[in-house]
Amino acid sequence: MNPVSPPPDPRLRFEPDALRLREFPRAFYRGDTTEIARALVGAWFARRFDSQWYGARLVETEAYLGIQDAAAHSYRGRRTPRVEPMYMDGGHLYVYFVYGMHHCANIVSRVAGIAEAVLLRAAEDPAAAHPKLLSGPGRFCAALGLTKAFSGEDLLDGGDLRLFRSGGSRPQIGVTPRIGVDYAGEARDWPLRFFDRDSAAVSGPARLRRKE
DNA sequence: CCTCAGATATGCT
DNA sequence: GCATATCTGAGGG
Repeated sequence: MNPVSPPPDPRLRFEPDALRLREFPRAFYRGDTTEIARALVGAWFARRFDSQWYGARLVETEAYLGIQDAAAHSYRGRRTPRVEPMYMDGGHLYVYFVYGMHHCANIVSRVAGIAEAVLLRAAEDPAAAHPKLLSGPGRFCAALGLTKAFSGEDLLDGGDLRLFRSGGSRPQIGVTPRIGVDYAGEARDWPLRFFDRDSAAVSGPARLRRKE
């Protein structure tokens, strides 16, 4: 399945059971992609490795709206081996390699055949003690040891990857255009980036960490 | 805050 | 073959 994936950073060790976290049901992932991106801020992403759990609390996400979105890999219905997981049912993972050295992880949304997804841009370690550890999509994947080997994995099949609803109160959400999509024409300005305004782990320049 | 190099899988011609 | 990319770290102002 994922024979040679790097291990997660030990600082991410946590106990999902102790926190009484509950998983999102399949129906959640099949909903509106933009709403899902917003709802995932505050959720916990978790990976089991060597029978231990490692996790992070998401603090920054972006919605990618498929066929109509020039910033999405599935723009105009593009369907290649790399992008194939985006066409899966909601609740799968899409991981790709970019800029010759980084991986980025997305949660696939909507139903099979509709290729939309939510990019996981930043998160906090369980103790919120290392704000740079998962600050940015490349760092997020590096800290959790996520590579292309995980692309296409189901988050709801009882395997090593899971996503849990946040237990506590709703974070205060900020909204801005997405980062790194200047090539995408008018889609460049769509307000599809969501982040926790109170988190130190949000990526990007400060002006993009306070907006409204 | 901004600019730029780095390294290469991927997709298109 | 060739241009590009859902990024990051270093260096300058």
